[in-house]
Amino acid sequence: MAQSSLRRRRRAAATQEILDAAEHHISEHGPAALSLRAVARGLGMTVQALYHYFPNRDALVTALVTKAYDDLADAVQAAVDTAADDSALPRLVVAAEGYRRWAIAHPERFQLLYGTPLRDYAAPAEGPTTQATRRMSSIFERELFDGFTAEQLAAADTPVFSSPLRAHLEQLPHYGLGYLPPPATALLMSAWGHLHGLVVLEVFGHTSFLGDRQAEIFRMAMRNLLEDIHRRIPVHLSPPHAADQTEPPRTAAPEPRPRTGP
Amino acid sequence: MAQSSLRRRRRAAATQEILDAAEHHISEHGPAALSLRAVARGLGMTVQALYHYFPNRDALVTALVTKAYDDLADAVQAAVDTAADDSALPRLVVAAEGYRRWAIAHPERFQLLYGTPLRDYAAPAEGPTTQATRRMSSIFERELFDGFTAEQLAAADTPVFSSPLRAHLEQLPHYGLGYLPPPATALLMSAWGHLHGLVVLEVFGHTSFLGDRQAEIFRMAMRNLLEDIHRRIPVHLSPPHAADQTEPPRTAAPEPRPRTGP
DNA sequence: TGGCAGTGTTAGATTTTCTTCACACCCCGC
DNA sequence: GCGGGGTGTGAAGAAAATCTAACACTGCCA
Repeated sequence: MAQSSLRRRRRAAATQEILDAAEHHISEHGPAALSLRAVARGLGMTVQALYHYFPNRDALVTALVTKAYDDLADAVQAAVDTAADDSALPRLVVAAEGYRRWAIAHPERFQLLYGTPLRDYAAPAEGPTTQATRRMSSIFERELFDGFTAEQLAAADTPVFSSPLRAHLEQLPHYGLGYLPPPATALLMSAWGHLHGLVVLEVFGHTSFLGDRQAEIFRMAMRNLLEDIHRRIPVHLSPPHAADQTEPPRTAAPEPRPRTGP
Repeated sequence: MAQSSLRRRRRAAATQEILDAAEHHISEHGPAALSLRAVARGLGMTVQALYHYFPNRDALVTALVTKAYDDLADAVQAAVDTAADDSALPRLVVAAEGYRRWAIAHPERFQLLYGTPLRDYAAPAEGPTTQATRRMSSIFERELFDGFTAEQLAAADTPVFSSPLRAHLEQLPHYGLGYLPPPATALLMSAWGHLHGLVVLEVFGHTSFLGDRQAEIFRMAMRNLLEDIHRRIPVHLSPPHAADQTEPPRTAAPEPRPRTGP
């Protein structure tokens, strides 16, 4: 069964080498320029050899996309992990900056994920790509809402939802901290859009006039985002009297968090 | 000079026809698939004829990009104009929804603007594209900050700026309502990112699991955005005592606004 | 009215891509 | 040690792209 003899290992190594070469090529010429021939050239091989590892171009692209999603999620996770005790910055901001940093460090791969879909390439609908996305989204979900109860989240101050929307959000599958009330789900989506939008604009060069200051603006936006969302979550439930309060309850104790791995 | 004889008119018509065909093709096969041959095929002409109108493919792309930026800005402007008196929805939300609606109505052209930059195509740095962007940005700027004085905006409640950032934002050219204090500029960028991010995620299919409800979530996010930003702007200046106030001062009178055209 | 510029066609040179087929080499397991 | 499958090369088919060159028709303008 596990016939991982030299042959098997060599194959794995070769596959890895091909993926590396493909990533390298993508990093230099963009995702749209990805072609099997180019990858083969970069490896000093002929095109046909690659067909022994990937049945066609789409399969290679799929592998690259999957890996990119995973790497991005890993980067966010790593950011949160390393700065676990640095309480100067809220962990959500740290996670967001991890997202941004990865995107800036790998702009072409980020394009591969969130740019124009590749010509004649349709991502496999329910593949492992969604898995990495869920992983990442549960990180943000946790850092955004940890310390609040479901009741508090359900009472978040948002415009009134239509009942179809409420129903729809209710029945979505939950991947993060168990159940997430509709208002919290909506706020999470809003936050993701905010975060993502700033990164996309920067990586795609639409805010280049801001130069280096983008990092600072991004941090400001994320701090405000966190503050604004927390401000919408009631501190106490029973008494509707909620005085405006700058600092929402932050869980100081590093409580055990749900496992995030696959 | 104005030798707009039949020849001139025919040329203009033909050029327009080419652009239309190109847009049509882009709308069906995406920006990446744009080729002179394809456009020519759509027109029932041969490729070479197009070279009499556009020196090369990039020139055609540039024209399309420019037009798309203009159309987007027009759509936002139109949205604001039509719903000028419908006070049910803040005008900023109306503008944002105009942005979103255009993007959804023309996803491929939106990709052309904000997706992966096209292969081997570099947008002309300081062309008319930036002009349309400025037009649009000044709309959002107005709807976001109209009714506040520069002093109020300068005192907006944001994390402390580093002096380089402050200096940088100070010296940026101002296109909208004259001078915009650094905190307001930063908030505007943040808002643009928020708006854009939600639209990008939706148009590129990353939030398809929300289905039709995205419109409602988007509206909620934009309402909150406006509220949150206004909450950061002090109502009165001299007395630091600022009670929390749900509704910031809104200019009821349709005051004359600065010209937004070229 | 005569020539020139604009507009279109046909031909062709050149490049790049994906993919399949047939053949050669060599490691691995039996 | 022997055979088969994994791994590579070479050749070739089929399609598409950009762009140049040479040539014909036609309306415009002097």
